[in-house]
Amino acid sequence: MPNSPSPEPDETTSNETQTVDLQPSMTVHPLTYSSMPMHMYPFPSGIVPTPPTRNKRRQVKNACTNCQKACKKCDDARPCLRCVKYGIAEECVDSHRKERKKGIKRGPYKKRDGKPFSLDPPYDGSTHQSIQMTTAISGAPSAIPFISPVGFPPGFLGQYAPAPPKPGDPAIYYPQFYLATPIPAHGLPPHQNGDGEPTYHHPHFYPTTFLTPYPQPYAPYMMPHRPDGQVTLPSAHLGFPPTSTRLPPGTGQQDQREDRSEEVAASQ
DNA sequence: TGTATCGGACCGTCAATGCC
DNA sequence: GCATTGACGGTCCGATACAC
Ligand SMILES: [Zn+2]
Ligand SMILES: [Zn+2]
Repeated sequence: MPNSPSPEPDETTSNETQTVDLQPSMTVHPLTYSSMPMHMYPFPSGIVPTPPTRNKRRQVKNACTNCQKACKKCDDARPCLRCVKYGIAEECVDSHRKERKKGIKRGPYKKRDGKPFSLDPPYDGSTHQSIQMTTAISGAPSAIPFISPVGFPPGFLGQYAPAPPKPGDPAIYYPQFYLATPIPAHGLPPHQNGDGEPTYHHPHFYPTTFLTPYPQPYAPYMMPHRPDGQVTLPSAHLGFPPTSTRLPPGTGQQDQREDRSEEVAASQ
């Protein structure tokens, strides 16, 4: 199975170099990179009858070892949501990434400019999405509302985030996420050890943070927020149900199910 | 019924390749 | 130098096995 956690302590991961240091000062999570959808295919179900377009699944850059082993969804924060949930936050560390092989010869590339498009170009999210977005916005009442009236971002369906904005389409422009005031959940202040690093002795306390990715009409949605300022990225659940009564961690929820429920809750 | 495991589809990155 | 291709290494969905 390819998912076995890489045991070799390869520190020289070239690409992300996500060293295990916990980014002590994190005010705004680099959502732009790992949390913002790179290419999301809006899925206006019902209005686009033909190609079963689907939103792309967003992945974290580097799952923690626990999630990796379990083949489960991780998030960019450390400890990740799943580890917190299971009360193993202290074991939540980034897995090591192998360095990409170099010097691999490739065959000749197929013609680049010969014919850019056939009549029916292969589906390409970046080209199609504008169309679908437009359709979703302007036209289709039956579609999954791209602009959700209930306070969640449109297309906010689990990890399938809405498509990236098209220039000139301000209504669906997703700017940089920015943090709003952290909510002192349960009035518990973040624990900090000597290094200023947060410790999580009680997995069930992490405050949430409202993010307001939508400067305008959209209501903010919630993101789990860690005492150290890290946030659980909207990745999977681009937020939580605003009134999410999170079940106490360690109760051993089936994370899959729970994740789903969050998403479901979020999507309605 | 709840939880763990894991096969494999899907995704994101980035070196190789091609064009200017 | 920049754009594009496409393979690699990764994430995590969802089916299924297992435990209680
Ligand atoms: Zn994780
Ligand atoms: Zn973790």
